[in-house]
Amino acid sequence: MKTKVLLADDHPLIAEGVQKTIDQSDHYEVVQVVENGQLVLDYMEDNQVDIILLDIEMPVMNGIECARKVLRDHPEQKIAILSLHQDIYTIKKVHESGIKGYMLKTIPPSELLHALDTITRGGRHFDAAITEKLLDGKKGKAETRFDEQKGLISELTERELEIIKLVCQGMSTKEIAEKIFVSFKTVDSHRTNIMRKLNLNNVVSLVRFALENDLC
Amino acid sequence: MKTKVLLADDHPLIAEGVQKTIDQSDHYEVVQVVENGQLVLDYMEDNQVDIILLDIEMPVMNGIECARKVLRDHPEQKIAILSLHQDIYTIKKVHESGIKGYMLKTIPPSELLHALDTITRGGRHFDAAITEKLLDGKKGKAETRFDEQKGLISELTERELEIIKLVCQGMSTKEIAEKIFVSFKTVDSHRTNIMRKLNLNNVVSLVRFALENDLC
DNA sequence: AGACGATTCAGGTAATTCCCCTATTTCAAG
DNA sequence: CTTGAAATAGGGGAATTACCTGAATCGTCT
Repeated sequence: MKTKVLLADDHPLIAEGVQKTIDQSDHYEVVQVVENGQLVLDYMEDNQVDIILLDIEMPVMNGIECARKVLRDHPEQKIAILSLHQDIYTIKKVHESGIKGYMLKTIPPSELLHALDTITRGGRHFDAAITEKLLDGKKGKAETRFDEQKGLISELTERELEIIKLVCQGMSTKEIAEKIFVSFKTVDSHRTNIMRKLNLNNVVSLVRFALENDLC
Repeated sequence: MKTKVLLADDHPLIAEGVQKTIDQSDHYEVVQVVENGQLVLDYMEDNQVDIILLDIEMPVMNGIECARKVLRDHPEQKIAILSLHQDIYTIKKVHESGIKGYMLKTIPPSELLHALDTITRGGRHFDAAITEKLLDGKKGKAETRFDEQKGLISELTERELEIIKLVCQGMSTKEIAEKIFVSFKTVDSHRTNIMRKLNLNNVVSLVRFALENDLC
């Protein structure tokens, strides 16, 4: 009796590779491959599997939304993400949705199988690259030269980082000024300087930059 | 020919348990057990091993300092930490010292062996509890008004969703208008309608709403 | 003492956002 | 055929953003 895996990925080539890896193992078998999150929900209505392996980017319904819905009906369902995304914002969303694993598609087959072992046993598994990313996102001064964005961030002053946080909360320049007890013009200057340092030209870019680099 | 492991731990009881686990495996053997970091350096002067497994808290010289010194003379040496510490500050220091793995002593034997596999192969392995810790250290989002938000989203038309995507990419109203071949005023109207439907009043809120609800 | 960076503030301007209104066309559903 | 939703487009105006130049203050480092 093998452990049943439901695989959801809209890229046939990748899905096939993953399926082959799993089917060749001793303890796992792919019982179904689907192309989007909605089909996972459909399948789960009439069937049950030991673990669901989800891609994030899929048409109709993405992996994270799908996981949330599955977990609402089956809170104990083991679900893992197998994706290419490795931005912090996505990782956080995955973590918050109660998913027990996050593997990148660059994972070696043997390690994928071991991750499945860990998760079916009730554990969690995160790709080392994810942890690496989280560590780099924090204010480490070591490897800044290799990443251009990291270099830009190091240009920012404490006050500027503070302003960025408040901007990301949706506050206007005036609101920020009142909040930190300085004049409108001071906050305005800070914003201009931030934009120049980060080579950005509107708030949206700033917010996305901040979210992706864990500045808020 | 088994893969050679050097084990450094000043607690004999723990060291013995780890040694037994490793020696019972097919591919690994502990060639030496030492009680502190200085003894690791001494051993490495005259010998070589495939991987060094270090405790952090040790007398004379701790694991992190030891790892730094070993890596100075042998930059390619595989080193992993096996510790009870899981505070973020320690984790960061370990990461910055170039160590390729961090496992907690609560790790199941099979997983420890697999971590050794990963690291000897040139990869990295971090305990899931470490990643969890890093994620929890960040501001957790409360997913409260989730269904309420879903209701608001269902009010949006296809065109409006399209506009949101483009806004989230940092495009201005004018740029969006040119991109989808409609007038500035049309896009402006859409934006106003979006804001009204979602009870928002600036782009930042819109972008955050969109990111949190997978609208882009 | 001087240099420098960080923070503060101001005047001014162009561009953009936000939001109120009206109005037309199209298209699908009742 | 009528109704209504959706997409289109415009006028107008208040608010905000983006960015420029210039300048005063304060602490730190040399």
